[in-house]
Amino acid sequence: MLTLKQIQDNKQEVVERLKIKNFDAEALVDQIVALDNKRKATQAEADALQAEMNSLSKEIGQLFKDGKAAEANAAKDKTAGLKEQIKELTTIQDNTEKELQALLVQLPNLPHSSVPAGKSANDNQIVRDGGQVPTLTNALPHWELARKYDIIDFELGVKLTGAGFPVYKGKGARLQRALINFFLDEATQAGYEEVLPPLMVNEDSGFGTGQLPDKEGQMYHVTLDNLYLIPTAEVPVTNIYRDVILNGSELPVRNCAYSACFRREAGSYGKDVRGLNRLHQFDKVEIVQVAHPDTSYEVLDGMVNHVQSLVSKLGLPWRILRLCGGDMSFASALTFDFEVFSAAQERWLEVSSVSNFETFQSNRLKLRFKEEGDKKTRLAHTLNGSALALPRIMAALLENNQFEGGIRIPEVLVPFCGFDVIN
RNA sequence: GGAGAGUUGGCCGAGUGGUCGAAGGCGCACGCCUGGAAAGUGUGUAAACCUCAAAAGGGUUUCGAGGGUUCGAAUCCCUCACUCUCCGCCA
Repeated sequence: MLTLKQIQDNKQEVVERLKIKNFDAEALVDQIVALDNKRKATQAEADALQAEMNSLSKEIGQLFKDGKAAEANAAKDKTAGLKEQIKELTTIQDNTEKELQALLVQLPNLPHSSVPAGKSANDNQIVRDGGQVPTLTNALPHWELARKYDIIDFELGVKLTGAGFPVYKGKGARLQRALINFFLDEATQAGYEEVLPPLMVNEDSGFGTGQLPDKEGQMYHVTLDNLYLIPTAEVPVTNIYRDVILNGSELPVRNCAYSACFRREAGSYGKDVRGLNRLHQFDKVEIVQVAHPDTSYEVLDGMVNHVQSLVSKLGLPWRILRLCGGDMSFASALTFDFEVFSAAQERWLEVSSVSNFETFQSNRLKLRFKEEGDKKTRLAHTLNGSALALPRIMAALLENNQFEGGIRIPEVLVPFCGFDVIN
C-alpha cells in the first residue's frame, strides 16, 4: 500500500510510474487525494469540537465539586448540541477513511526506475546466466523418471488428496529432505536466522503482506476458524514484524524459513503444469529481510547473489531475469526471477523470485524503525526471495542428471542424501 | 470442551467515574558527584493523526479489540480475542 504522503506529494509521478506496470492510476489517485483532503478537513473540525467538549466537561466537573449544581446542569444542556455535531462528523470521518482505504489497496506498488516497460514475460530482461545445458539422448521428462525409479507418485497423491499433491517416496523423499536441509544450511551460513513458522495465518497477516483482500482466491481458506494456509513462508515470517518498531541499529533483519506452501492455482491447466511444474502443495525455503531504505537495493543484490550461488552449486543451468512492469507482482518495486533449464522438457522453469517491496508491505504491516537520535519513526523496507522452491529444482535435477544407469546426485547434496545415485 | 482469574507505557506494578498519558519502581539516555567506577543524586524517557513552510508550540486519539451508558470512562455495562489456573481430551 502506498502512503498518503507519497501520493499527495508526488501525484503526477505516481501516475507516470504506474504506467510502467500498465496501470492507469489517474482517476484513482484523484479520488484518493480528494478523499484525503476531506478526511483532513473533517478531522480538524471534529478535533476542535472535541476540544471544546473536553474543556466543558472539565468545567462541569469543577462546578459539581464546588456544589454549584444549578450552574453545572445549565452547562450540561450546552453539551447536547456539541455531542450531536461530533457524532455526525466522526461518522463522516469513519466512512471517509473506509472509502480511502478501499481505494488505497487498489493501487499497486511503484516500480523501481530500473524496471523495463513491457506487457508480458516475453519482455523480461535477461540479466545474466550460467551453468551448462547437458547434452542428452533419449531424455525422459521428470514425471517419467519419477515413475521409472518409483520416487514420486502422482496418482497416489490424487487418491489421498487430489491433483497437485504428489507423494514422494524412498530416495525421492530423501532427496526432498536433503534439498531442504541444504538450502537452510546455506542460508544460515549466509547470516539468515532460521525460523519455523505456522502454516496457517489469520486475516491480519494475510492483509499485511498483501494477499488479502484481493487475492484470497489463491489461498486455501479454513472457514471454520477463519484461517488461511500460507502460499509462502513470506507471509508468516514477514508478519513477525507487523506492528513492530525496530531500532535502526538492528537493521537489516534477516530470516530464513522452510515451509510447505499451499496454492489453489485456480484456472491452471495444460502441459505446463505436468508433473512437478505446478503443484497445490510444495516445499520451499524462503529468505526475508527487513532493511533500511537507504540500503535496501544493496540488500536485494545480496539476496540475488545468494540464490545464484545455490543454483550454481547444484550445477544447474540458470539465468536471472529482471521482470518487466507487466510481469511484476502487485506489491513489488523490483523483482528478479531465477530460472533453471530443464533438459528433457527443454524449457526454463522459474525456481525463485526475489523482490524488494520497499515500504509497500511495511505500510500495511506498520513495520517501522527509529534511528538513534531521531524523533520520528520511518517505514522499513521489506524484501524476500525463494532460496529455493523445491519442485522445479527437483524436476531439473532429475532430467538434467539422468544417464542410462540412473540419476546422478549433485556432489553438494550427497552428504545430505546419503547416496549419490538414484537407480 | 467445562469452571474460574486476568489483559495498564520497554518491563514490573498502582489506579473502581472527573484535573490520569496514567503514581511508584526497574531499565534506558543525559548531567552532577568521583582520579575512575559503584553507590548516591537531578532531568528526561510511547505511538498515530491534524495544525504549522519546517522546528518549536498547539489540538485530537490510544490503558487487549469493538460497541454502549455518562456532561465526563483505564475505571460501569455488553460482545469478541488472547493469557493463566483447575478439570476433561490428546500428538
